[in-house]
Amino acid sequence: MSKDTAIPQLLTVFRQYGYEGATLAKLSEATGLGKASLYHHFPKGKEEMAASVLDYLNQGLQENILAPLHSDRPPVDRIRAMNKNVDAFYHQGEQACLLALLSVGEAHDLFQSQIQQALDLWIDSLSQVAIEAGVNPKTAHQRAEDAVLQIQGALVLARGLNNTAIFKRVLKRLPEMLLSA
Amino acid sequence: MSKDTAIPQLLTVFRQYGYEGATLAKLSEATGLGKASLYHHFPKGKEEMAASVLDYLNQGLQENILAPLHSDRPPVDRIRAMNKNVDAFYHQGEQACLLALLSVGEAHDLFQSQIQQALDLWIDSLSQVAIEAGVNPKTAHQRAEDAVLQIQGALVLARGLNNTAIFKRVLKRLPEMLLSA
DNA sequence: GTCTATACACCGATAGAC
DNA sequence: GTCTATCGGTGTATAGAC
Repeated sequence: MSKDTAIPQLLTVFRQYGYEGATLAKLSEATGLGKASLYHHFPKGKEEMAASVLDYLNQGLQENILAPLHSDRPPVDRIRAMNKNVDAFYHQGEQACLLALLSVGEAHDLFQSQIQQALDLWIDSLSQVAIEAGVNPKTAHQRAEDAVLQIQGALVLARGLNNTAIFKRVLKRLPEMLLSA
Repeated sequence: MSKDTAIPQLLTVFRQYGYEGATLAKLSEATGLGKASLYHHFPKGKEEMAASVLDYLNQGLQENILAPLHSDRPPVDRIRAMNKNVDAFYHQGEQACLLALLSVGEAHDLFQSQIQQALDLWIDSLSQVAIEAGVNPKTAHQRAEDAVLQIQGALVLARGLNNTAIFKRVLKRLPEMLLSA
């Protein structure tokens, strides 16, 4: 069990329990590493684990979400490609967004800049696609904010209503919502 | 300091720190009551405090959000009346939604039915207004889900981006979004 | 009904053997 | 690099005086 293989498993714990709820016992069990071993890989402890998970997440955002948006295919295809990966990443709406969870409580102060940066990147990339599809820049930016907003809202409602249908509906209408004239 | 006056202050702690992050020390400080006094009012401890806060919240939902929706004024005025109270309740987007926070981790298992019930009530009331405005029932229900979804998403983004402008924009367009032909 | 004092488990974190 | 054992601190929860 190396550091790189541990991080995805740390992620699953953080996004199920949040920052305060993700205890070292849970993190240890999920990774199969003892607490002391976790401290070998992450000397600053839980805070460093969460920061590393956020870095890993940011990398996944770049590769699976943003890269498809910057391809040379038609705008609608790029949004669809993103959708496919978003759907997979959030497990069809069953899994929460770590960026939202780490905006709460003590974690908010620790990770706000990382979170803001990730959200801004996502919004800017979406906005760029809409602009290339002929939407005027100001409208494009608002639509891009709206797209991320609706994904986040859908994840909240999916958990609160115990029903992922809303998440699927949101993804389905994203291309039209972002690109329509 | 009675039980009823303590609950609003417990609410502020829970919705700032979440369930696991809301420690008895914080709850004690916020209410001005010692831990033992909190246990006098809430014998089952933190879980009962959160449940009572949820009940209080549900009552506020009924009085400040749902009641205006069921008035005999024109539909657009009812939505506007709701907006005004939603804006105040979430402090113009600065404060998180407890229903969303308690959908995470251990709290999810404890409070899911209360949360689902509150969200369903809100959605149904919004849907009813749209139906009375002439929107067909199926569309009305989807728009009502969308309205709550966008409020929740806006709250997530407001914290993540440290910017409440999005929340204000969402509220502003709600009447049109819900009621347009 | 509120307090001080305390019980006991678990928290994050570390020491040190291997 | 992983483990067992343990530290000090804090978590939830209680006892009992006032």
